[in-house]
Amino acid sequence: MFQVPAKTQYAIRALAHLARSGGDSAARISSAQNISVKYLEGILNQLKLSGIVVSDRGRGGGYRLSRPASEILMIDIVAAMEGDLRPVECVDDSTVCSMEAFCMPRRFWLGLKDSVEGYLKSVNLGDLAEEPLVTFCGTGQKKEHDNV
Amino acid sequence: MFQVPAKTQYAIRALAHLARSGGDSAARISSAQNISVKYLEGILNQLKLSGIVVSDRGRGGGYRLSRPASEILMIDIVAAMEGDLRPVECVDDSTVCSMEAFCMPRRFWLGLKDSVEGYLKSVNLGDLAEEPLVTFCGTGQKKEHDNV
DNA sequence: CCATATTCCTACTATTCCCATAGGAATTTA
DNA sequence: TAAATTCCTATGGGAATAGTAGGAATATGG
Ligand code: FES
Ligand code: FES
Repeated sequence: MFQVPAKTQYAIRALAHLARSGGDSAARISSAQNISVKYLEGILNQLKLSGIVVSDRGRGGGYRLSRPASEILMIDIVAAMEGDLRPVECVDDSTVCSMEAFCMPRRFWLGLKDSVEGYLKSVNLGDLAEEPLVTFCGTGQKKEHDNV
Repeated sequence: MFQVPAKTQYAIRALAHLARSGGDSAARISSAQNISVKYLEGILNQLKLSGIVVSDRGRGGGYRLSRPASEILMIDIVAAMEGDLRPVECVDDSTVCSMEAFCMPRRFWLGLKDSVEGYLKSVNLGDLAEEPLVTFCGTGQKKEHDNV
């Protein structure tokens, strides 16, 4: 139930890179973090639409965080990439059923959702960016470093 | 990152049914819970291999819980259907990388995993089975009841 | 002893989602 | 005006998910 998509992992690594570099182009993030350029472009665009990064087009342009890394919660990043957490349909779609408060399974899933959300709200991008990270962390590619 | 597969939802509903009925055949669970019989058979078999239910073959046979519902934790069910929780590869596969303690992203994912596991260990099947549940809960099918 | 109910096993299919790749248009600046 | 860059859209391969299908093995009740 709980595989984090590569896309989300890439987003986190790209943002950690931005947090430490203060801003960079897709091409440079791509080579520093070894993420496919074209794929990364789409990810950064998505992060931009969610207001997490801002971009400058044209020569000399690139991406920057829209606010301090400490103010970007991990849940913001996850939500930007995957939408709101929704373990099962009826948790956030009231048209699916009308049982709500009386349905035990729903309460169970809701509890799970709260638990995950609580954690994702308790960590921010600054927490990650301050520390060393392995370049390919989590994606099972190589084993090198990028400590800026 | 967090869609619960139909399979797992079916497993939970099937087990809640067993907890309340004290035992039943795949065919009857199927019609009570409106889950495809053949698909359900496979699910029940998987639950049997994990030791959550026991089965009797032949006429008059069927499935029963292997132990009291209160002793079956939700994490047991999830693990039976989906294997161990693993948000990212290197969380439980030490061959992926060697950074471990020093890698911040890894600590982050590990924390997420702990948070989810903690919750799934805090709820047991008895908690679910004691209360009303909507027949199609979570799967977005219909809106009926099954209060045994 | 045999018809029937049942689990158990294996193979197949359809659909959806994920992970990219590709090409180029639009924009900015040096 | 050339180069660097974001931005947009379309396509494809592969894996996972959800479900189907047929029948073998097994036990029971009559
Ligand atoms: S890549 Fe394995 S700990 Fe980060
Ligand atoms: S089916 Fe919606 S609350 Fe259970």
